[in-house]
Amino acid sequence: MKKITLEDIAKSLGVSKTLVSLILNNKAKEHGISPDTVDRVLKKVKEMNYMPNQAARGLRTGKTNLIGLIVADISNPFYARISRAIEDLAWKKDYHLMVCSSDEDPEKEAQLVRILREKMQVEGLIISPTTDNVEVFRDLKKIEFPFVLIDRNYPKFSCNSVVVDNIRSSQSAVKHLIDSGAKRVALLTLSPAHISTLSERQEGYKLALKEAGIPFEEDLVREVPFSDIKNSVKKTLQDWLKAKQPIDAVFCANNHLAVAVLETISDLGLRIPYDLRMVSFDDVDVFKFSYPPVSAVAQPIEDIGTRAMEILFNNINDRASRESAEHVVLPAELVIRRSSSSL
Amino acid sequence: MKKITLEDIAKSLGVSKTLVSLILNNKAKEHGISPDTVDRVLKKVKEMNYMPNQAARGLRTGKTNLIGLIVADISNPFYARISRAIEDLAWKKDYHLMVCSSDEDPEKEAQLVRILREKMQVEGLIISPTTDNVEVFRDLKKIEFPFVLIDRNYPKFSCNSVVVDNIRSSQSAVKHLIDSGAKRVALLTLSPAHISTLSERQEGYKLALKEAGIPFEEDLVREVPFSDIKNSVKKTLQDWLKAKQPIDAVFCANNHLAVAVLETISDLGLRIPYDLRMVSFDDVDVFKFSYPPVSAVAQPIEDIGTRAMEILFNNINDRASRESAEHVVLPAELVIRRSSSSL
DNA sequence: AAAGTTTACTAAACTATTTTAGGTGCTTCA
DNA sequence: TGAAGCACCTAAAATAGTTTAGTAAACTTT
Repeated sequence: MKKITLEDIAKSLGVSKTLVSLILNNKAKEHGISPDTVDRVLKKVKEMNYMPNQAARGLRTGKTNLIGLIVADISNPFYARISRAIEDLAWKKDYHLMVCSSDEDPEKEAQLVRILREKMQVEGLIISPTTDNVEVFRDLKKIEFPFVLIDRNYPKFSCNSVVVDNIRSSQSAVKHLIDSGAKRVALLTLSPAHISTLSERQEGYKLALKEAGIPFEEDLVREVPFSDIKNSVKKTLQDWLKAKQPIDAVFCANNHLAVAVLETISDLGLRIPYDLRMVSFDDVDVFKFSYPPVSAVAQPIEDIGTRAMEILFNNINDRASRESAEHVVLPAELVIRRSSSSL
Repeated sequence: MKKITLEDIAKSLGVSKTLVSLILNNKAKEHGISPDTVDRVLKKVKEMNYMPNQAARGLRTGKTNLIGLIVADISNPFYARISRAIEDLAWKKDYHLMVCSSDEDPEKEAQLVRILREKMQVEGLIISPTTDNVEVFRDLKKIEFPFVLIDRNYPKFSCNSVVVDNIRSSQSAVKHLIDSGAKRVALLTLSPAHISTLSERQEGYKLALKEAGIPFEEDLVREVPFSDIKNSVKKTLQDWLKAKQPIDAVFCANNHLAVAVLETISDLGLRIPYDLRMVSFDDVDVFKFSYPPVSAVAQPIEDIGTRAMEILFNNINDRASRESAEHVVLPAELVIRRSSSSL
């Protein structure tokens, strides 16, 4: 079962490789190839079930029709859904997707960027960047390599990015808690707070307090370490609840934190929303069926992928577009469920 | 920012491309290249940050270091987790993964197989096959192309496969429902029941009934269409519950069905497990925090990916191994939660 | 009827790597 | 002193496409 090549097609018709190649690349007209020949060649190609070898084509043209996607962990449903949206768009344009997980490790991320670009020769990258890797992206930008950051970006560095409006949607989530009667709203967030999403959500929290005329209290914000969410959340929550002035609501900066809150509250024999109201960022399936159902900020996940892909394609096809940077900020929607009801 | 090639390295050292290539491919010893030269070359390679072009290498050697993964939908957390396990193993061996979603469409699947094989020149495939595409895999087997089916396989066709013990674990799930007091256990499954997993789960259901001496009733098995799970489940459940002899337990053949049951029961104002006990196949996050927590058969997801990858690598590296077929059947674990408690 | 134009096609170069089949110059030994 | 052996290295082919720079033959024009 030898692989069929251009040459096989050409030989079996007694024509040159050039001819077949030109026809397959839709350059028949512009090279004055007779419609008759075009038909003959196309028929043969179909008959022999020929498919061009991407490696050979890529080698000659530099076009691999590959794009790379780097996320923290593809088994995280949030990224899995983004990946799917990107895959669909890519395949529509005959591009193929290579997905890699960085595990939030800047070094692994940098290595992945290099491997995808230099070894696999991807034509563009979509990346949900880790904490601290601006240099890598500065380099990419400098050599005008097409890429788009999603979900997170760097405050002091401008490049293509598609993110959600973390500030405003967090603000409205916290406002909603206050409106539903909460007097002391705490914020649970994660400790590498220089990830843009997290600091922005914190900012939204502060804005909502300010707007409501509630003074900000340092003690009501806690950054728990990524590595030990469960225990840290438990301890934090216990502290907050047995304080002189116990909290009556908590805003969780991501879904993992919210799940930990659910677990803790159930462990402590308390009830949401009666003993504590809560809203989470990131609407995952769990929240719809949890007890009680959890209010959450739902990100337009598929849109993130789609918009990123559009920008990337534009960058790939239009050199000039690489000089500027496109910043897309998508709105997120607050889905209200029982965890934040006004009792 | 021109790409650095072998030739650049060679020229900058005044040696031949051959030399550099041999050294980089660890063939220095066998070609009697002096250790001195090896050092000089390796140093330069590092200094110039050189990385071989995979397209050129693949073209010459036929080795692309690519493997393809075809699943129904990568945004499904089950497949996302498998994909992650595969990715990790692949990268460890310097292989790269190309993930595609078939949307359960046999034609799309066949096309993906072709594109991945002929165009992308992947060295092997891991596939969670759709309903009815045996011919595609028969062809692959015939030309001894390395591939492994996961999650599902075809009853009358033998090829590498890694699946879970659907029959036995379904049987024990249903047995558990009966043991906990259920008298009339129904089965909710999906309509293309010739997907091996589904028919096996149905078989397990029947075995459990038989074992308990409960006669099988056609009416207590319903295959709902994939396209309209929500409504169909609702209607079916209502039928079952208002029958002369209402059911008191249901075994769901997958997590989507179970989620639909949760929704319906909540819509109807009923309570699990008091009005209806349930167990699902496929343990997803939702079930841990749902109200009530749902008992489920947990598949060893990462193992599936890992084992498949091991078999695939073996096939890729050892031609002889392609003649036989390896069948791996992994055990699944029943996780008991409140949805099936004995009241 | 020579020159120019058009039509329909092709030979060969090129891409970056691996691999085959040597080649060079030194030492060793008869 | 000339052949053999050895240690080290290289030229060129090969891979499967695309692209450049044509060419041959037929047809048109003057």
